[in-house]
Amino acid sequence: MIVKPKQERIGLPPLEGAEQNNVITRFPPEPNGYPHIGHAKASIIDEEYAKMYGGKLILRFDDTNPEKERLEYYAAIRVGLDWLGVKYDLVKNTSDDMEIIYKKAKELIDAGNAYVCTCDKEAISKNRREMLPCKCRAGNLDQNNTRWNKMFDKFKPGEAIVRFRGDMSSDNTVMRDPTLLRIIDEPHPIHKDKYRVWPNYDLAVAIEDSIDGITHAFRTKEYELRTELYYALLDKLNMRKPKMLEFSRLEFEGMPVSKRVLKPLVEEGKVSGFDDPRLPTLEGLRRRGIVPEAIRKFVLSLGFTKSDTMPPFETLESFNRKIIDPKSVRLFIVFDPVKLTVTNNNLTEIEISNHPQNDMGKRRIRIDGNFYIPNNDAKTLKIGDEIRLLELYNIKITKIGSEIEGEITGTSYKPDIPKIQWISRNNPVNIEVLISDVLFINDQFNENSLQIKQAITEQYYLELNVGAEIQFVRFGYCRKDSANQAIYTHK
RNA sequence: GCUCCUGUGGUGUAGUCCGGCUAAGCAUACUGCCCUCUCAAGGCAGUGAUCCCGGGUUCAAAUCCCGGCGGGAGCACCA
Repeated sequence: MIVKPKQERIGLPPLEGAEQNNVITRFPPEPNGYPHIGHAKASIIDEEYAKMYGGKLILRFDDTNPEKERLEYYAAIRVGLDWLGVKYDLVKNTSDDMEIIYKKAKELIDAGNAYVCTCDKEAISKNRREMLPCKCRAGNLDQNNTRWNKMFDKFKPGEAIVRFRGDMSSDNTVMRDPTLLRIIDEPHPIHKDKYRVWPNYDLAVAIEDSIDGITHAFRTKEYELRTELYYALLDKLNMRKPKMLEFSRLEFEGMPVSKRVLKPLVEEGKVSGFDDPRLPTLEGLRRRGIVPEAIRKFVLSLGFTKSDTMPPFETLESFNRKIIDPKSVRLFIVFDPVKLTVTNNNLTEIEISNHPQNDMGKRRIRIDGNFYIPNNDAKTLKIGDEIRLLELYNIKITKIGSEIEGEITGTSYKPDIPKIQWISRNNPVNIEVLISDVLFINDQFNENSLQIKQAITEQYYLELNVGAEIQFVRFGYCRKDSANQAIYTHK
């Protein structure tokens, strides 16, 4: 008798039909925009599965629509993957296989599995709705071949398309003689004017996946209905069929990923660019201080499911916090500074550790008894209160007003009194802190999605590299974005 | 409208294929305690799910069957 191994699974579920050392996956982005969290999920899943079975990952640019694609995006996607740490074994472009695709298209036409349709868009769409064939569908092979050839020169864009001979009465509307190839005269970012008949997604993916040796192909759920077409095409072409699986797309509440939404925001200046820290683009997340390891852990924690969910950004933050905490320098920051004078100060310098547990060096701060403390803390103080200036000494408040005075009562740590961070008044560094909030609330642009707060911090800030993660004590984690700007990562 | 997919605590998931070992594990969020010169991290504990609903099969159902209901997606010469 076989005992069922029923136990907690770690990582992604096993792949159906996967053999060790014989798995090939692919990540097929269209180079039509900057990579975002959705690309991260897809590429990480693709890579993890390849890794899990000792297989390979192919990065394939699905560049079959010259109207939308641009050279800079090919590069941006590779930069994004590099940053994420997704390693691929091969890079290729679908557009490099145009001759193969033409050959396959011709094969479909010759076998009567595809035909050239010259009906106008409205008629086609009407026929689809009404499940009716058009007269082009009945055309003989000669007609189709003549028209096919004319697509390369005589026809204008929109005048003729190649359609799959599917099933006009299928419940699955995708199967009602879908478009396979169309004419686009826009120059291609790589091939310029070399081609003008371009395959659409369904044809390109099916052929490419098959010839690339892909064993397991993954895509997001909204393509689900196209899987029937995918297999039908490969069937008619007598080509090897990869296993196609779908997963739910990843998006955060209030942080849309679609170019349709994001592009206008950039153009109208509502966000600073595609690297705005409020955006779920990889560049945005990076600037915000989210690290790649956190994204990977987060993506894997979501599992491989088809349920429609909006995972909370907080979960990503939690993974991130655990990763950056051990490497974040601790610094003091003061918002809304109030002057505090310690009348009997006797120190000229203090040395403070940059991290409570790990050895990240120490910094020296000059002291002269004149400080700034946060107004938030200052306004709670009363004469006679005892507080501790963190890492320094304890003081008793002797005067309250627009400025505060106090005197030292001791230097030993007292657990029960309030502890407040401070900045020495002799050399403060002015910075602004960018704090992101969700971009959209109930589909409305959140005009307050970016808060810019003025603050002062320590001289040591200037010594840190751009990109450094800092934990401003009692405030939160921030990433140094420039000499005078930090971006709030999370609490 | 039609078709497909989906439905486990506030949230994200594991378990569902092959019914019992789990009246449901983990993470996140929240609460409390410990630790700590931070409101962080770490340690411990706790709150929180009749596994969408209703039937059925069975000694036994989150898991199988039937019927509802909720949510999402597709219906492009975009991917």
